[in-house]
Parts: sequence; C-alpha cells; structure tokens
Amino acid sequence: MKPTKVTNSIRALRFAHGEMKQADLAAAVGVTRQTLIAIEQGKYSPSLEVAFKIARAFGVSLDEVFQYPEED
Amino acid sequence: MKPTKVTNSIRALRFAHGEMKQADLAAAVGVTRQTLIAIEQGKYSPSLEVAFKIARAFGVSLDEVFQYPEED
DNA sequence: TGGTGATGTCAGGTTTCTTTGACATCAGGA
DNA sequence: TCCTGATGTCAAAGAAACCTGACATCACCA
Repeated sequence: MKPTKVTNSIRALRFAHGEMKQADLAAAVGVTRQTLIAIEQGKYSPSLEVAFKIARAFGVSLDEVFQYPEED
Repeated sequence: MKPTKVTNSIRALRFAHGEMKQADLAAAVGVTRQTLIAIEQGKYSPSLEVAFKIARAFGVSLDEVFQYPEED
C-alpha cells in the first residue's frame, strides 16, 4: 500500500485514557481490530470519517490525533 | 457509494478566497476536478490526506473545513 | 448567433482502505 | 507447565475513494 505521510498519536492517547485496549477502541470507533492496528502503526491513513470517530472516541479534535508534515 | 455524514465548507472557503475556481483548488490540492466536485458536494468523504491538503490550501485547520455530526 | 469558461454528470477502470478469518508471539497468572 | 489476553501478521476479498475521458448545461459576452 501507499506509505502515508500522516502521523498520529493514537497509541499515546490510548494509554492516556486508562490503558485502553486496541480492541476496545476499535469497537468504540466501529472498525475492526486489524484496521485500527494498521492506522495506529501508520501503515496507511484512514478515511476522514474514521479519523473523526477516533478523535471523538478520545474526546479531542482531529488535530490532536493526526499530524500532516509541512511539505510533500 | 456511501452517503457520507461529513459536511464541509469548501464552497464558502473558495469564494472567501477570491472566487477561487474548482479547477484551481483541485490543482492546488493535487486531485482531479471531478474528485473535488464530489467532495464539495458531499458525495463521499475524502481520505485524511486529501482533507489535510484541502485545509492547507486554504491555510486553515481541518475543523474549519470539515464537520462531523454529533451522533450516528 | 456563436463561442468560451465554470460547473456538473456519467461510465469504466485503478488504487487505497476495510473486512474476514486464521495464525503467531509474548507476558502474566493459576 | 498450561492457559488466557493483548498485540501483531498475513492473505484474500469486498467496498470506498480516485482517476481518465467524454459530454451537458448555463451564464456571459463579442
């Protein structure tokens, strides 16, 4: 797949939210565990809809979860 | 395709930025004109990467371009 | 009248994201 | 030791996003 330029803070946010398990977050977001792992590891960038759901699961804004580098 | 729940302010932002044409924005973002039209009309929600590029083209944050409703 | 630019639509293909299902590793506890 | 839970990997298939290319409409102006 495409190596994504988008980075994220999902792992840090999970641990900041009571050692939240990947499976629990996946269920809260509405995706599979495999999908969440791939996103968390930066294998690819999610759809905007999934990104919103992840941010909302943590109660933060998109910018606090995902970062996009300056230049291409 | 999937009717997306994500709404956006692309059209308003285009006009707020000197009557920017769809073709110009598409070129700045790096997608085709057809893709930009579909996103602007809410036909589907873009990838996170494209979303970031659109926000950056206007010089604003993601939250100022895309909105996600409260509940499913 | 005719031409041009901006917007929108459609069909078809390709790429990327997501799912399902199976399996592997590793730490910790009974 | 054996079992369980949390994490990670892989392959194959489906769904969603994105592309190319052609055409349609509408406003505007020479």
